[in-house]
Amino acid sequence: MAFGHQKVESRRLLLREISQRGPVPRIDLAEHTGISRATVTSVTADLLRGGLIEEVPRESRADESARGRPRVDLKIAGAAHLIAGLKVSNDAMSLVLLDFDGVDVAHHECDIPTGRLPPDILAQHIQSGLTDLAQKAGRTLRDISAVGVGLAGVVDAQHGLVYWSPSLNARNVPFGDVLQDHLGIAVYLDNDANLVAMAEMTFGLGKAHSDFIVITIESGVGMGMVLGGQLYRGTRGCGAEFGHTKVHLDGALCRCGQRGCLEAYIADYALVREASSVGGMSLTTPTSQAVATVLTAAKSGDPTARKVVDRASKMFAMGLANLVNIFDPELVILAGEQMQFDHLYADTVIEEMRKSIVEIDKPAPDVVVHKWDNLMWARGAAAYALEFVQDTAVEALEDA
Amino acid sequence: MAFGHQKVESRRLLLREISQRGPVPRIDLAEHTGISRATVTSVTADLLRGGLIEEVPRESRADESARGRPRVDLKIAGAAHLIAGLKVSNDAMSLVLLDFDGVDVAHHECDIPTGRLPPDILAQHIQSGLTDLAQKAGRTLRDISAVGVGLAGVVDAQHGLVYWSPSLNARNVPFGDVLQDHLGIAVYLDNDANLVAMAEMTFGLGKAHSDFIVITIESGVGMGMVLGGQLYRGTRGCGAEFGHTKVHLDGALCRCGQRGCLEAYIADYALVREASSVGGMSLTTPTSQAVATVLTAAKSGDPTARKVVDRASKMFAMGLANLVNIFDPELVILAGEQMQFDHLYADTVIEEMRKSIVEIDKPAPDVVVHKWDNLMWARGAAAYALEFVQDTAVEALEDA
DNA sequence: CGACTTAAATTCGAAAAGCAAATTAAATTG
DNA sequence: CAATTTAATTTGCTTTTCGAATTTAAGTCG
Repeated sequence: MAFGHQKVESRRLLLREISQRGPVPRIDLAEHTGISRATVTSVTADLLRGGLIEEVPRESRADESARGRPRVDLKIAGAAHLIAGLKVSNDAMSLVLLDFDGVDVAHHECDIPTGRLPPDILAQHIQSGLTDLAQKAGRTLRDISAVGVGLAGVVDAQHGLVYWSPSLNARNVPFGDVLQDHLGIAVYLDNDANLVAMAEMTFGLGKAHSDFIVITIESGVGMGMVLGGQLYRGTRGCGAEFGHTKVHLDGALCRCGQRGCLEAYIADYALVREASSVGGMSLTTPTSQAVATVLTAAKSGDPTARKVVDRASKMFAMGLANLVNIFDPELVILAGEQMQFDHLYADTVIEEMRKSIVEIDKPAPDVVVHKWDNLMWARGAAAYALEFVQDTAVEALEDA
Repeated sequence: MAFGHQKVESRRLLLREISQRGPVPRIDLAEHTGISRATVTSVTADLLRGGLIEEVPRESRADESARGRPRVDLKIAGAAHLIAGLKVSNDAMSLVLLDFDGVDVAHHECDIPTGRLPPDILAQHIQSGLTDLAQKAGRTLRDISAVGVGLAGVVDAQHGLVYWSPSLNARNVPFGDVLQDHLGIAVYLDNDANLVAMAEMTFGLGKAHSDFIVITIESGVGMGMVLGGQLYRGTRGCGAEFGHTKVHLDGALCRCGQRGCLEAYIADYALVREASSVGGMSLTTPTSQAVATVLTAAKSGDPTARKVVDRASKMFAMGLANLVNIFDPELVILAGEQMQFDHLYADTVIEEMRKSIVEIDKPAPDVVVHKWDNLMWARGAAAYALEFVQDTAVEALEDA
């Protein structure tokens, strides 16, 4: 597109390549990018000079001839920058600090007041969380180059605008700007559902794939899409509302106010509601405990609980099949932290789903379950910010 | 990406720009692409010399000062190439011949034997159709630079491989190669559902949008997606099976053998089946007539017919809402040739759909109905081939 | 152990591509 | 018809990249 910045462009390209392929020798960079060896040498020299990458000795491999001048691996210089990622949930915040190479440096969790908060109050909590996080790594807030923030709700990532979030007491808040002014650090805001996809793409199972879908189930149902190697966000910043996909005409009531949403069948509150109201089970108040009760009962053969859980499984399989029919991805990742929903991740669901997709003489997409800890959300947020820091760093490189 | 071809790259970029923006003066090209005026002059000189574009006098406009040296518009030179597009249906073939500027030069329709044909027989029919088409324009088959072919079924466009098609009596046919060998012309194969999206993107309502969805209803339900300005095809060449999206658990039987597919509620055969079996209407044999009967009855208030049609509408609205919830597109185009399905394109359906999407403080996507003639499929096929011809032509340009 | 082989990385001169500034071209205006 | 305005082109220069030759850092062999 814009010419006149060619050098920046090739620097960016090579930095990306190094970042994605981990330690890689120059000759492979030339091979993969189509840039000549001479140019690779000169551009990587710039990146080395700027401290963005570093040389590491390459351990010998069986499949490589040991003769000739040995290859020298290049990798991202971890020490170049610090990037924080954080996810705000209902009553807590989890934070992670990564180095420029994506390696965990520190992590931190802290409680925040439950419910909707005024934007500047939330910003203050985030600031204190980040300060603590930095301290754990023996650094200060000022050492952090950028912060990625994941928020539930409807978020326009491009403009840092929060249309609506369960964490904020106002609508249409330019929370990205608010936070940036507050912290004095570059802030990149995103919907938390996208973070999962981001984390899988950068660190997880999606690394090797260019088209995949990530589904998460916790109290709601989240989804992220990577299409053509890029996170797809939709045009209004509210794409991928998989949980509010309709699976039944005039069906069960969803907390979003509509009927027949997938979430209204498979989310925790839905299971509990159904088991108690229709099935007549008497359940304790906190939803998380009640869910456990229902699931345990189902496993031990209680017919009422079984019915509820079975239907949830079938609905989930149907929703999944619809996604696969529409996208035809290479891979579907079911990602979750608590395995209280493992019944939805079971082989029977996957089997059911496979039966509902259009058959052709090519294998159906892989469906894999990826259990992870709750820091993965924060890592996704950091990965999102990391991309921007990479670009900024490349642009800031001075010429020799 | 690949350097060492920079000149080709800027030629390609400018040719694309001219092709998309219609007649456009050099100064605007410089403005829009970020390429300097000097370079635009030199690159367009190459394109002119190669006969790919031409200068046309610019008519004066009210909003432009008439002073100074007048702008000279550049446009694609129509005469540079001929591109054919064709769509194979059950018992017929429609063909269109476009010039390099996308303008219709000739069109043609012909019958082919009904049902599944051996690949080489179908290739022969295509050859004869193309020969007739060329003749209508006073040209010969050899004058055609490339042919785009749309086939129903599951098609891997990239490899020209047909996994399965109702038009072929074999599976996994490399029909692209078969046809190319037969004709001696470059052949680009694609699924017919994608052609609709291609046509809308190149000639139709999608011109101004980068993310939209096109839905077609005839005997089946088709869908094409344009995401980020590009046709999205999925990874196995069978994405966008919107018609086999499930809208009801264990629902109506679809001709694909599964249950609860959207198609099983809204396609022509589904309406007729339901009206006759459940509703007790007695209907004549050809589906197309029977559909008309049902729809007419519904309009004149027949309660049975009404029920059938109403449910179809609701199911369609639900399927549409699911798409919007997942993709969050700018625009949804309902494209159709026969308006026998206009009840599904009615305002009530659109209204119903709007109620089922997640609400945020931004307007819902536009939903528009685009009626078109059956040549539009063939035009989409030609548009697909046209892109390749453009690229090939640019690469073939010799240096001064 | 030193000459030879192999393969990666670097250097160097040349070529390509693009740009800014200056110039030319083609129109209107007064 | 001279002045003005704006588009397009030309010119000379800079930046960027590449190919080929060279250097470097190993292993191998006699």
